[in-house]
Amino acid sequence: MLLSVGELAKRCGLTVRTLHHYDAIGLLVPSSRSDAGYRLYGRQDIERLHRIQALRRLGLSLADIGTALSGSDMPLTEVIDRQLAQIECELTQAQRLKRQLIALREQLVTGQSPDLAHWLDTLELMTMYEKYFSPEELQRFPMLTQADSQAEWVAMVGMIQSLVDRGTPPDAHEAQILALRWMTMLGRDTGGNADFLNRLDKMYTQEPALQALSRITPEVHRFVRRAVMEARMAIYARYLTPEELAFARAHYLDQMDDWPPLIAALQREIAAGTPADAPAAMTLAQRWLELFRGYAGDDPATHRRFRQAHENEPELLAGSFVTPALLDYVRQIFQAIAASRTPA
Amino acid sequence: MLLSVGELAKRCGLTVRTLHHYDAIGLLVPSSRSDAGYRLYGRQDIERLHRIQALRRLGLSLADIGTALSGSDMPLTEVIDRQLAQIECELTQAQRLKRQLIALREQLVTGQSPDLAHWLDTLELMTMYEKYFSPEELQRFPMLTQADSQAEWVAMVGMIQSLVDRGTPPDAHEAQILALRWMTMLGRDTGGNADFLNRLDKMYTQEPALQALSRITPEVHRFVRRAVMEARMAIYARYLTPEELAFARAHYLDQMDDWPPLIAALQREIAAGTPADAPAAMTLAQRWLELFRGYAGDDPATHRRFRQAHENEPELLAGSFVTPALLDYVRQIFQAIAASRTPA
DNA sequence: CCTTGACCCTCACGTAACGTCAGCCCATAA
DNA sequence: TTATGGGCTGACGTTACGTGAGGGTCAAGG
Repeated sequence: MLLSVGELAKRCGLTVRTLHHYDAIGLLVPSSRSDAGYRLYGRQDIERLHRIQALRRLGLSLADIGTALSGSDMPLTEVIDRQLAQIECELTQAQRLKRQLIALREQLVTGQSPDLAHWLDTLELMTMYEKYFSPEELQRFPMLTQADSQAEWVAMVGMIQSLVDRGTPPDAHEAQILALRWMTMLGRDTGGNADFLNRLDKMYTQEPALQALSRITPEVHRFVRRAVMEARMAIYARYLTPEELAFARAHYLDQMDDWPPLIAALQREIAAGTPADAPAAMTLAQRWLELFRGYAGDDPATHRRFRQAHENEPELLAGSFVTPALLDYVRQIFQAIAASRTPA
Repeated sequence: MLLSVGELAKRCGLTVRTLHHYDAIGLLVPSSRSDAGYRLYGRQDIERLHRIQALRRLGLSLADIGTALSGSDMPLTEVIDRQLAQIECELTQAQRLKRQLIALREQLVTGQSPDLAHWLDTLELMTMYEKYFSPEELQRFPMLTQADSQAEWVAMVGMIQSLVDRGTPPDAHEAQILALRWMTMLGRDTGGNADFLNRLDKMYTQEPALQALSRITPEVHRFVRRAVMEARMAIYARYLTPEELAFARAHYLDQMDDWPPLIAALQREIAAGTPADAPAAMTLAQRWLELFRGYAGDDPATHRRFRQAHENEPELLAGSFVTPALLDYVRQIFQAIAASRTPA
């Protein structure tokens, strides 16, 4: 019942070289040799090889198999759990990759971006997005996965750029219209999630290459900001005194970038079910007031006029990520603050 | 805008060594060097690196990335499809592994087989089964995945072995009972699929190690065969003449192993919806008759008595993988044969 | 001017699990 | 006797880097 390497290899579906290797590293040393030096494998050897193969199929390394079979009492559950964790990780990776590959092939097949360069750009974009957003988030992110949304953004950026090129001022009517559409698209494609918006911003500031890829230059970005401001100011103009309007216009941009983080924080509290009289909520409301005063000043009469404007002009919230529900929550907090002050 | 290796590495989340490597293999050669020989990466280099990273995330090898970026018009769809096929393969592999690991951990946790040796045996069994059965088939295979079924088989084999050890004759009543239970369990655990049974047989003959692992020695196997025969003969005895019974007993075992392949073939035809008058079906029926005549002889009167026995004793089909539906199909074929003969 | 610490350079070996020769030995059958 | 089909050892190749060794470079501080 002694087998030569070739015979054993054939019976076990391995190559001779593999058995040589196992011999060399001491994992499976044939128990005897012929006079001519041929390896001869006995029953024990074959049994050991079967176990080796079994453990190999679990993905264990040859070294691990060696220690496992050397009788060392390594806890089996640990080995299994380790392998399981490993495989779990590989599985999610592979699934991510598969989704991505399918999306890319989709792009190729639908005839979008037939040239290598543009295709690579898209790919690059995707990998960047993956650095900042989780797979689940990306799945709800139409900008990348859906070619039409992507095309829409390309067109939008192109239009803004052409406005900039032609020297159109940000307070031109068409600029305001476009900028508001920009913000609305942002709201739509982020699902109204201000946190997404923040991370998008972070990504754009941290990845210079992104600007080249998306054609969203800082210039374009600034233009949109200003045009959005002008659009809102045009509405406020119908409610404020010229002095108030001038003050607002002078300070609106200063803290414009501070709103999204605040809104995101409020969205988190709402999602968490934080009551309006919780300290965390109150702190946020304080911040809200602070930002508001930044361009509205401190006069309660002015504040009333701003409120009036917001009550009559829902368009002021277009693309601001502020929903009526969120406004309501903020109002509740202010009431809670007032209530807590009165008795004191 | 020139970056050193360290800076570029930090910005892209790579190691310096990796960039050195890319330089060495010509994948990303910095466009310039400082006087001291420091690598200096320019805008173009950074762009190229981004693309390299993007393609890497798709799982492409560095060599493939090199050719892809060298402007050679390698069809992109082909690359993607290749990667997709690859990942698909890996995915199924990983899923198989995961299932297996979970099953093994289950075994460990439920306290079954606390010792390494037995655990390895189980593992070995699993890998062997995997060589002969597809993953889907194994999922419907309780013998391995369910510890209770496995224990049942161990007990069963033990009981048969003890009968053999005690020298119990195969026609002993207890032997017949056990053997029939054996066959019934086989039918249950293979889902009544005769093809499974065939492959099990093939596996047991081709894998000597399996006999040691399962304790199903050829001796045990032969004993079960004979005991099953004796059980059936005991029933036939009530219907046949002593001469007929003696003839049947003398020849029954000869072709006992030829029935499962035939039954499997019939099951396939039934599943395929082959009509009873198809040539393929007729050939199988001829084979059926041939096997039947092997132990029943050629006398129509004897055949009638066999039929009588089968009509009155459904137990004759216990563990035979022959269902009433299959019998009905065979009967239809015989009618078709008779019909095709009469007009001729 | 010298040192210190952070970078940078090249060279070269190591990794895991074998594949693939090369050069030579052994066995068996025509 | 020789052709053919194993088998033996030794050694290099594969992938995508990690990890030093041994030695320059640069900016800042003493």
